[in-house]
Amino acid sequence: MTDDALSVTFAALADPTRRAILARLAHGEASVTELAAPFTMSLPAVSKHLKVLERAGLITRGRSAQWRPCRLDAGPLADVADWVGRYQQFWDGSFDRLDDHLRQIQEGRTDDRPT
Amino acid sequence: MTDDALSVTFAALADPTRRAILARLAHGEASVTELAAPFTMSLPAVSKHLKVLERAGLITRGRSAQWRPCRLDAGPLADVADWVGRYQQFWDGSFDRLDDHLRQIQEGRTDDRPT
DNA sequence: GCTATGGTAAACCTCGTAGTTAATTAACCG
DNA sequence: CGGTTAATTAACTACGAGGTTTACCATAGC
Repeated sequence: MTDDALSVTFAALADPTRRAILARLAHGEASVTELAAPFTMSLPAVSKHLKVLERAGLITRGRSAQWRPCRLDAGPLADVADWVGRYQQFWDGSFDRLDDHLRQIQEGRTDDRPT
Repeated sequence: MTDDALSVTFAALADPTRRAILARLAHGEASVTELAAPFTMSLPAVSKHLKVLERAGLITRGRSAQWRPCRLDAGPLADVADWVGRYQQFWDGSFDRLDDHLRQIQEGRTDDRPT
C-alpha cells in the first residue's frame, strides 16, 4: 500500500468492519471490547483494525486504567470529501464548479485532481 | 478484499496511480497508452489498474479499432460523497445535519452510517 | 501477592495486490 | 500476406492485509 495520506485514508475505509467501527464511534467514545462486540471475529483482529484506523488518523486513543478508549477523528474524512468534491460536476449534472476548475487550470495545477 | 460496492470503490481509490488516472480522465476520454504515458511502470501494470477501476465502476471502456478508450464514470464517487457526508458534522463544527441524523434514527436506520 | 479483566504482541496461514517480462490477441496498413 | 501498433493474458515474484491462536503485559481489586 502506498503511504500518502489520502491513500492510507481510502485504504482504511475500504473495509466494512472499519466503517462500522467508525459508525459506532460517531455515537461517542468506546472501548475495544465494546467495539468488538458486534463482530464475530477475534479481539486481536479488531485491535488490528483499530491500528489501521489510528494510522489513518481516523481515530485517537486514550488511556483510562486498563481501557484504551477510542474516539472518532473525522479530520481525514474532510480531506476525502474535499477530494471527491472535485468530481462533483461529473455526477450531479451541474457545472457549478466549472469556473473553479478553469481557474485552477490557469493557475497551472496539474496534481491529483480532476481538472 | 470485501466485495460490497463501497469497499471496492474505496479500495480502488486507495492508490495514487489510479487517482491520477481518474484525474486524467476528467479531461476526457483516453486510450491505455495515453493513460500510461505519465508513469514509469509497464503497460500491463496500468492495464491492471484500469481493470480495478472498471470493476469499481469508476471507468467504462469502449472499443474503437485497436484502441480501448476509457471514460470516467463518477457514479460510485457520488456514493462516496454520500457516505462521507454523513460525518460532516464531525469536522466542520456545524450541526446542520443533526436533524437529518435524528430523523434517520427515528426511521430505524442502523446500517453503516455514523448515526 | 493473586487473580480477573482489558488489550496488545508474536507467530503463523492464506489470499489478494502490485509489479515484472514474455507471449498472445486484435485491428489497421501497405 | 506481412508487419506494426494497441492492449491483454499468462506466469511468475514479492509483499502486505486480514484472520487465527497462543502468549504476554497492564491495571484493578481483593
